[in-house]
Amino acid sequence: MKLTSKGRYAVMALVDLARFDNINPVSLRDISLRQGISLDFLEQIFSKLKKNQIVKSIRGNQGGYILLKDPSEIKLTNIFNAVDEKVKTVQCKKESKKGCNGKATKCITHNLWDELEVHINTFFENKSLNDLLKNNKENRV
Amino acid sequence: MKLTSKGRYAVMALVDLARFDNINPVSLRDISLRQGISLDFLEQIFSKLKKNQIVKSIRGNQGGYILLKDPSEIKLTNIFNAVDEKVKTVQCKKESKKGCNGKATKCITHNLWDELEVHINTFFENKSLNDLLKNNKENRV
DNA sequence: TATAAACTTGACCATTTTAGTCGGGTATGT
DNA sequence: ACATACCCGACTAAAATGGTCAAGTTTATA
Repeated sequence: MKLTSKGRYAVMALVDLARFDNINPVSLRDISLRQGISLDFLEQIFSKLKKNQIVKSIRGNQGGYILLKDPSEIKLTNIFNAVDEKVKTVQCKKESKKGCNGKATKCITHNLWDELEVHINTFFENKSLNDLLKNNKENRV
Repeated sequence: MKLTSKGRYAVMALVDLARFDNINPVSLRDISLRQGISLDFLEQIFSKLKKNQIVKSIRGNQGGYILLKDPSEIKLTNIFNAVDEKVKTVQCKKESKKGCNGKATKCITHNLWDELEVHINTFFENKSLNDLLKNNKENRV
C-alpha cells in the first residue's frame, strides 16, 4: 500500500500555506519553490482543495490562496477526500450485496479489510493541520 | 492508498489453506476454485510464500501446500513481507541523509508519514492467521 | 510403467494509474 | 499596459497492476 504523491503534496502544501498565511495570500509559486513541488501539479491539487472549501483563491497580481478554516479544523481526512486520495482495501463495492469475487457471499477475509480501512481512516480523522504545525515548530526550515 | 490484489489474495489463500490443512496438503487448484483466484496468479504468490518459509510444497499427484508454522505464529506482517506488499508513505529512501525532495533537509511532513507507516504496520504486526480463523468460524462458507 | 495431478519457472502483456506537462486562457494590483 | 497570479482541460511517458501463457519437473496411483 502506498500513499500517492498527490495526497502527500496536498498535505505538504497546506502545512506550508498554514505557516505563511498570516496577512497576505500565499502564491503557489512560493509553495512550489519552498517545497519542491511542480507548479502545474500544485495547480491541479489546489483546484480540488478549492472546490472542497478548504482554501479560497485570490486572483490577480499579489494573489494566492488562503485557508478557509482554522488549521485545527482541517483534518487529514478532509484533505485526502478533497484530492480523491482514498483508502481502498477491497475491490468489491461496499453497497453491493453480491459479495466480493462476484460470489454470493462475502470473501473470507472481508472483515479484516474493513477493520484495516477503519484503522487507517482513524489516523486521518485524528490529525489536523494544526497538529502538524506544532510538530514542526522545532525544526523549521 | 490501496491494498493490492497480490497482498489480499495471499492472505485469503493462507486462511483457506489453514482451514483445510488438517491431514493432506491443499492444492492451489482447490484454493483457486474456492476463493475465485486465478490459478496462475496463485502460483506466483505461493512461490514467494515458499521462499519465505511460510509454506512448504509437496510435489506430484495428491500434492499441494502446507503451512510451515502454527497459524498463531504467522502474522500479516510476515505474509505481506513475503509477497512484497509493503507500506510506503514516502518516496525518499529511509537511509539516505539527503532528505526527501532531493533537498538538504527532511520534508516538512516527514514525521507524519513515518507515524502513518508505523500505525499501519502495527495493525499487521498484531494480526495472526489464527485471529482470522477464529473470526471466521461463525460464517463459514 | 503410463498417466494425470500438481508444483516450478520465467517470460510476456494489456490495462490502469501515476505523476506530471503543456498550452492556452482570465483576473487584477500597480 | 503589464506582470503576476489563478483557471482549466487535454495530453502523455513511465510505472505498476493483475494477470496469462508456455514449457517444464515430480510423484502417487492404477
